[in-house]
Amino acid sequence: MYSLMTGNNYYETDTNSFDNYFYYNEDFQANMNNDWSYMGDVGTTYMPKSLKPDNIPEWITHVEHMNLLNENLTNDKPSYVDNNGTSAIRTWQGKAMEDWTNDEVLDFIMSELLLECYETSPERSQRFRCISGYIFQQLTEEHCKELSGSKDVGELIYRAKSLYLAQQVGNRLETCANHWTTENNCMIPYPVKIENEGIPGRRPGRPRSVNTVRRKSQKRSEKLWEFIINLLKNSKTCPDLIKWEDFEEGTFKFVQSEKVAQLWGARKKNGNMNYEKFSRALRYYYKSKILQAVPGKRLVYKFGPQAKGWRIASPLY
DNA sequence: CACGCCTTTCCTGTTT
DNA sequence: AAAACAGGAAAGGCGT
Repeated sequence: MYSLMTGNNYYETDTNSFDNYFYYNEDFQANMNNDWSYMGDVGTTYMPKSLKPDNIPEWITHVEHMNLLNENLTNDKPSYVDNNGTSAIRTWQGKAMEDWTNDEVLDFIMSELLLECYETSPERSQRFRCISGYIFQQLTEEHCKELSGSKDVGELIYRAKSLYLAQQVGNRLETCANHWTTENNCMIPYPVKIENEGIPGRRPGRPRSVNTVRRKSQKRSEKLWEFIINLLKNSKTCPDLIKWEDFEEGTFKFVQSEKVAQLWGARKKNGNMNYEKFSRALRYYYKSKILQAVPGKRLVYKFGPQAKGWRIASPLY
């Protein structure tokens, strides 16, 4: 059981494919009373219904393995879009952390990273994608470091979440103990997507093959246009610093152009960035069709056909 | 070290 | 007049 949870069995098989992994998982499900549930699309994974605090390290390892497998599929998937294509941005505010959805956890983390001028690209928080608020609030500092892949970022996230939890005065709901003893443990607040046909637990579509000898450091740094998309998805910056002019068209406008440029400069550890230079970089995107000019409108740009990942279900206004 | 991709920096000129 | 927009030229940084 342990090896299954950690994904070791997957690596013990000779054919490294999703098929193998999921077949193992089906066996596992059969044997363990459907303890694992299929959770949805790319970027999500199996979630044990009866996850206990002691199992969190194993769960994280499991998540890490799953994300490793999913890694090459998630690049152009908007980080905030959940299984139903619904954006969860900002909805976590004022809400008990344990009720946060995975997307709300992500938005919280992104917001905190942005404040500290860390990269907010999806890669940065990749391994948090499978963490619901219920799990998130239980993570230790070590968990956070491990998931973020960084001591500093892990500490930052842990500090931020501790602060938030501390501010949740008086609304400590049931204790964990109550949860664990509840019949049919299923209280992890995650939008479980039940597959009503096909093999239970089987991921839809063609299984993705995995090449095990690759991806050492595919930590591609955040491109300028990706940075802009992330600003538009972040309630800390949209619509205060940047906003959609017309989401359907893909046009957006810099509300505080100099601040956005400085934010970009901070990201690149360059205190000399300003909108003049920032905009020059944007104009270079015209050639590659990542951006298009919007004549007559100042500070307004339009995403071109080569810009991926900006179209989300519920844009901020 | 080379090379290519993305900017960053600087600049001249034009438009709003 | 001030702020944006347009691009050319060249250098910087970084990953491969």
